[in-house]
Amino acid sequence: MSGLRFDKIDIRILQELQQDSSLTNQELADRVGLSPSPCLRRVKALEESGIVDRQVMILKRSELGLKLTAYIQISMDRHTPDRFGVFEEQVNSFDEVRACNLVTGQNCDYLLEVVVEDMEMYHDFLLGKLTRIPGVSGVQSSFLLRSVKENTSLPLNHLM
Amino acid sequence: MSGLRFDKIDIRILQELQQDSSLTNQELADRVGLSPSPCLRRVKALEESGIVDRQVMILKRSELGLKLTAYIQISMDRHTPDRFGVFEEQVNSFDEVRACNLVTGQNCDYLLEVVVEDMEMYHDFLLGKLTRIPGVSGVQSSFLLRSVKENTSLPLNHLM
DNA sequence: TCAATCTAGCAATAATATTCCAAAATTCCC
DNA sequence: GGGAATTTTGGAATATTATTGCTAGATTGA
Repeated sequence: MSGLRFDKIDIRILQELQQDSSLTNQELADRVGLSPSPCLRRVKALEESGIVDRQVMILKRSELGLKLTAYIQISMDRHTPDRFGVFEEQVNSFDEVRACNLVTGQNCDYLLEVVVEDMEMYHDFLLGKLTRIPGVSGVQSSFLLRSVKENTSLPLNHLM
Repeated sequence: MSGLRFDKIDIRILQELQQDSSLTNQELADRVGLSPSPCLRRVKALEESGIVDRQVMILKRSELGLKLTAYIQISMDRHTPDRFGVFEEQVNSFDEVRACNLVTGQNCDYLLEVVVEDMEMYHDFLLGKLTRIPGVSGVQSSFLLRSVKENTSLPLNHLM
């Protein structure tokens, strides 16, 4: 937040686009109560400001036959730069891994979210890929039963 | 995956749009080796097929002053529909919560991802909102140190 | 209150998406 | 393996949407 200031309309625009970036400029302008040209100018200015990372299409797991989502806690044997470096490089190359985060806490070092077709594929992933990485000493899996909330939006209330 | 079949070009299109949905149809067509009109027809057909959930703009946490991401394991005192119903309704109303998933495992019932400005705000969230929900008996937080991989794309290799 | 600065909205222009149709490619059946 | 039916492609015409320039209006600061 490098000295940038957003007014209420900017925040409305960001909220709308966080929910649906396929909105036409016309439609967006209507929703935020502006005419198309100033609306587009604001969108461009927001993009210029560097707060936008990217714009993506989100697909439905279930429709693609990806029936198993796993959350994995991973512990490393040693906390050396080399161990971490190799692990992170490998994890980045696995398409099944949707998220990998280094976290605080005594239980584990990394939290992963992994998406696969079924338990058999998960088994293959664990034994064939994840536990093959040197230094991985502890692996604990939880499986998704039901998704309660899945939101790519960030809260913006604090900007007001 | 209701009997739908995708060929290599469809999958290329989906991979591109999962990475960047702001691509112009012209640019997308170039990347997948098609001329604009059949390319657009395929995109529309893919949307019609129901595998697309939505299209979103992803913002940068750091640029918005959201410096703290927490991963929370939550246990409920009793596993009754009422307990779960109330909890999920509340969680859905909290903007700080980006993800909430009911999972298997002995450690906890729900996994949450929460984004806030700083530790003080996190404290307020925990005490003022989360632990106020009836039935929440165990709360264990881990904090993001470094994001290694953050990917909204789903793997599509299995479709080939 | 007044002047300077910024923002909105209209209209013209440019870029892009969309549709139609004939040609090419593919698939399926014998 | 050959031929007909079906599907898919690519180019051109059209429609939609984004983009820009300019003037009027609003807001801010002294």
